[in-house]
Amino acid sequence: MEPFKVACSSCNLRELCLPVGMSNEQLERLDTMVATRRSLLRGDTLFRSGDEFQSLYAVRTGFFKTCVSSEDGRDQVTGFQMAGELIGLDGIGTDLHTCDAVALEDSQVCVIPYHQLEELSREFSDLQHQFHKIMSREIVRDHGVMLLLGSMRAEERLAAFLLNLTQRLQTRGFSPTALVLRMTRDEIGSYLGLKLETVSRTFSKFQDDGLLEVKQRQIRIIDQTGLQRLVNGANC
Amino acid sequence: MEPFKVACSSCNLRELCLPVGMSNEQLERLDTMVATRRSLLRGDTLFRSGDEFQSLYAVRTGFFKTCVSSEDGRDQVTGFQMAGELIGLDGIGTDLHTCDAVALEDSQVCVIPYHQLEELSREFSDLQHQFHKIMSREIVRDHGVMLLLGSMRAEERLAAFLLNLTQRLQTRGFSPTALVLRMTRDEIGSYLGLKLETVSRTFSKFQDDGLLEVKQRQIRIIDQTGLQRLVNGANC
DNA sequence: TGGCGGTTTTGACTTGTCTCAATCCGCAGA
DNA sequence: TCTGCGGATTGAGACAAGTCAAAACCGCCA
Repeated sequence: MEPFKVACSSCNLRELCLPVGMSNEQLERLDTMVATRRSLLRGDTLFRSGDEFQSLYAVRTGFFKTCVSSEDGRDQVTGFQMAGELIGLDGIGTDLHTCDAVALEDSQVCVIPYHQLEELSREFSDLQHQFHKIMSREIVRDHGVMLLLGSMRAEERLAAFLLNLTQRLQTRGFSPTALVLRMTRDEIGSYLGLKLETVSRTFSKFQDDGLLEVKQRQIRIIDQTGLQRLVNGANC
Repeated sequence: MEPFKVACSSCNLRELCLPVGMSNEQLERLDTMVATRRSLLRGDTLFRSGDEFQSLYAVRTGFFKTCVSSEDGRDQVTGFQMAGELIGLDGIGTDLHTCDAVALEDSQVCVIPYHQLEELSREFSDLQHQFHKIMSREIVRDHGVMLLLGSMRAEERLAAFLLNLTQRLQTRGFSPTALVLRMTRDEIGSYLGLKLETVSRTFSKFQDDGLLEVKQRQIRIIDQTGLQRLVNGANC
């Protein structure tokens, strides 16, 4: 945990992150709140289930996964987070984190002390509303995952996953057709409710069908429309 | 939509609902905000995906389901809500509802105008914090459903579902062993990512195994510990 | 350079859940 | 009381995904 001079006001993610639509005055106040950054190496844990909840974290660089596990060792990846996305919302309800957050590559996060966020958002309705929006979108996202897990077949799940990833990468200025997966087949499988072998087989099938080019974790999307058609249940 | 005199301050659900831990002064202010109630008959829709978002709804009496559907007609029940629970959080993110909310029996909800809630929660930090807790718990609940959908087998899913239902009914003062399902096998199946036939078969199996007594929608839990063992992956 | 560990791919076989279809049940209306 | 209807149950067979096992691939460190 190394302290760092940070500033939301000069952050190139401010249009994706918490400060969306804030005035200069408000940004300056945010800067005093978000005073530290934290760096993590690949594999490091940002927090664990059971840890005391103190802060939210905004991903500045890098890539994370969050996962919950039940008493009997069952394990489920609940999401992958990239730059501009908020981690830790699960902790507000009970003052304890209920999932693990793990860096999948070397990463940096901005530390947002939750108590101060509540305070500041009583002062600035824009901040308050933006924060509520972020929580609400997280709920809507989760509903989307439930739809995927509850009603899609393996190919549809993987196609939806890839389209979602590329779309988020695209809004961050990356290519919509080439991506490097930061997670293992097993982690993808856990997220999608599939076994790693099924994920691997499905990648191979997509390659055979001319939808993708797969070289281990390097993926090139060849036929985006084809993937979209799959998600929309084309071959049912 | 019939206006009604309501009062959080005298509501017997106030220890479950939004006003948890609020002072008398605060409760009075809440009362001015939550000014109307709305009654629905079984099958009525509280709101639909695409409807403009204006208010949250607290279930006063009755039982609801929420469900999302994709463009291609896929359909997923995302939750069942009972007295004291909040519906409509999905709408904050985009100012449009993203799911349908349907009454599964004759019901009443309290209408909470969202704009006023934001205003009041800038004034009362207790209210603000309580509201954040509710959203956070919704996220945590959704993660639990993902775990269920992503990693459990049919029997485990149904057992987990029944235990969750009875536990919530119990905190509302109902018997922990006898319950009447308000939803069809199809709706349970949608929620659990199973076909209705599988749900029905699993009910029958539980009955054969002496875990439940099933008479259509009347359920009696005979061996709660057995169900719990199932959820914890006993026979894997 | 070579070998090691972790990850991924692929194959053969098993199994849990789905699909399709028939029947049954309980309730409401004639 | 009979009839019709939506929902629930049950059975038989099909199929998607899981399991187990072997081999290939990759990057890394000695």
